[in-house]
Amino acid sequence: MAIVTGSCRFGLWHVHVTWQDDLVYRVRFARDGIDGPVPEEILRYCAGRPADLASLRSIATEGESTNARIYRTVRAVPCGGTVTYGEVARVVGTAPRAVGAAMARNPTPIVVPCHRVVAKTGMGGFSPDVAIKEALLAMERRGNVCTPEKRGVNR
DNA sequence: CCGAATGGTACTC
DNA sequence: GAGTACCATTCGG
Repeated sequence: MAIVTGSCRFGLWHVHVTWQDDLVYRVRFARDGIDGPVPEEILRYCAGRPADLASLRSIATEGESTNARIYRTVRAVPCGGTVTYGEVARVVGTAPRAVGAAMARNPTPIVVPCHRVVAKTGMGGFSPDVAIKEALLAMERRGNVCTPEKRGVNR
């Protein structure tokens, strides 16, 4: 299986994904869509249906670089929850600003849920548009997309 | 509220 | 490779 690229819709945006099997190389938001396949879990997530993003791997979390540790820490944040840049920094042993910079250059948003990392004083940023971050968080707070396993107890 | 400290990365020579 | 300019922060004065 070769590396492929495709896109799916999320609200007003299109999510472009470059991937192979369960390994995601690149995710980016764009205004236009392209033809091609997208991992099943990302399709479900973008559609607001239950999705298990943890079953996907990201190249961003490979290796022992500081950034890889930052991305792994962010990936551990539960669906619907948030942490601050400073909290992530303290876990990894780096500076809050380094976390912000790592998020800004996150090669695989969604798979590495960088939208769950917020500033201590407010929302923080997101590229290309902070509205995407707000929409993702709002969607997760609704609870429909969050992985089923931990939700069974609640209802 | 303004300004400095802070760790890393991308980009230039 | 070294040097430098960014960066989606934070905390103190």
